[in-house]
Amino acid sequence: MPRDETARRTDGGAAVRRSLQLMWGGAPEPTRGPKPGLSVATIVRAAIDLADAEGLVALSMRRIAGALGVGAMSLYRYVPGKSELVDLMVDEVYSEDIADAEAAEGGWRQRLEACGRQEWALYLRHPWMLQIAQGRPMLGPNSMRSTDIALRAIDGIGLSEEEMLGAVVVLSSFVAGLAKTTIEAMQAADRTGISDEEWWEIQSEYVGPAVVAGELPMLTKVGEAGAFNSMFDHFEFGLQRVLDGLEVLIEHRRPTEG
Amino acid sequence: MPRDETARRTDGGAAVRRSLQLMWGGAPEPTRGPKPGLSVATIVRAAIDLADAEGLVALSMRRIAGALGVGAMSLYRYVPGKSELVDLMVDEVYSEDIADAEAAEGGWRQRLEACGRQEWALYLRHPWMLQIAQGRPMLGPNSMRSTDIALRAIDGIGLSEEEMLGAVVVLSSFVAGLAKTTIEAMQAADRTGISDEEWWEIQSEYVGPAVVAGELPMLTKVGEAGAFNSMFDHFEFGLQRVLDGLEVLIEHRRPTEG
DNA sequence: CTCTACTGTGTACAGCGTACTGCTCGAGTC
DNA sequence: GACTCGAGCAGTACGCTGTACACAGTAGAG
Repeated sequence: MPRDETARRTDGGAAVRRSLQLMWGGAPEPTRGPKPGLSVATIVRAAIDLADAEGLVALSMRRIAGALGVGAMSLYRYVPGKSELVDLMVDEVYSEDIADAEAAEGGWRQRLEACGRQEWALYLRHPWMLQIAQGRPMLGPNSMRSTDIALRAIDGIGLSEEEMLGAVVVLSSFVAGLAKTTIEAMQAADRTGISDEEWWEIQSEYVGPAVVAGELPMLTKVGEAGAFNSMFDHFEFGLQRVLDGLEVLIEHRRPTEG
Repeated sequence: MPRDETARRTDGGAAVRRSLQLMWGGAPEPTRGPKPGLSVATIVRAAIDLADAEGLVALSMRRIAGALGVGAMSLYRYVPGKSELVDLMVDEVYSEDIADAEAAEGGWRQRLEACGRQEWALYLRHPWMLQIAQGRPMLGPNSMRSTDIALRAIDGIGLSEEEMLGAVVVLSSFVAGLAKTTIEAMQAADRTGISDEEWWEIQSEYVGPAVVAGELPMLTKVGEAGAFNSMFDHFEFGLQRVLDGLEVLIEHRRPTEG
């Protein structure tokens, strides 16, 4: 991707426009020439399947084209480049849960909690989502709808627009942040072929001296209590803490403003 | 990196051992042969500087070697591979704030808040930290010390070991998650050469119809209130909400156990 | 001195994204 | 029906990547 950056810097937003056009479906379809054998949707689907199955590192234009039985360059008839394709993949993935999210019921906490859980499940289904260095927040229809639904959950309970947005941001930041480390830890075993037991054994070989020297008192204490290997669910714990934190604000607002 | 995955899968943890050895300083220094002109620390420093200045995409072994005035392959005399070098970079970065973190004073909330702020500043200083797909949680001395300090902030206030770990995890997950999107948004303007105003103008060109159709009621409402362009600090807001959430738990524990 | 462990480098390979070129197909126009 | 020309598709090539491998030069150990 040598020319990627310079190209992007000089094209004055043309690539951005093309991306948005593809996501929002504003592309005029041609009348002349042979019928296209592929479609943007087919390519995006194949790319998602490949990324799900083999990870982001395996996602190359040649591999995608191979899975579709065409040459690598054929993809460029449908998509401007790989980075735009990734934008499309991301927005497509967000569409998966929209129906469920729309159907959520209950109070603000219950509905926001459902949003958090859905986002969490989404990341577990598509781990590559967290590895992509998006570089820019390309807002497609599905990701925007998803955000809209989350905002709807906490509308009308006394929060300002800024606070509502902040609430959604803090929740999804937590979910994304935890998902990233969790998924990386899960994938570690597969990639290295080292089990968790072997892993900690090797680690302790080197960490040991520092522990003995008393330089890591809390990690030692927490480790000896078995907190690293327990079934404690960090997602559930954190989710409730974040919601508790929002509840404090909401309860504080209610009597004065709402 | 064609052989990266397979190599990792077959070496049975040798690469992991080498990484740990480098981080924890357990490598025996050789006596024979010419004195090494470089050192691991020099290489790591150069790599961090390069990544800070030009981003992760520019971080190639050839570029690092060039900055040090040596051939690309010379680096492999000090470091097993690029991924191990990145591990070292990460741990080195964690060392920057340890002195300050050790010095923090006050109650649990004040000290934990300081940890969150430091991590936030760290990500802003080294944006590439969030783009690396670590693949496995390589625990170096500095990252472990950093975690230890954070745990110390909430020790002895009635939380179980698991809850203490959970508290640190939820805070740093939030910080990392928000930092990732924030940094990406900041870098977007540089990379694309499109200002925020132009950006929203282009976006609204396509999003507009959906807004008019009433499909995004909340985003419309929030946008019209100016919440997207305001000076509202999502980090400060979220930080307080997370700490509030933890406080709820701690206050609830105190009378019964602490 | 020789031996040998060690540093540093050049070359080579497989793979990447994609610019460019050319071939072939087929609907629109006459 | 013939011609035109936009459009789909593929091949080649370029510059980039990480790094395996072979080899040259150096300096402490014996």
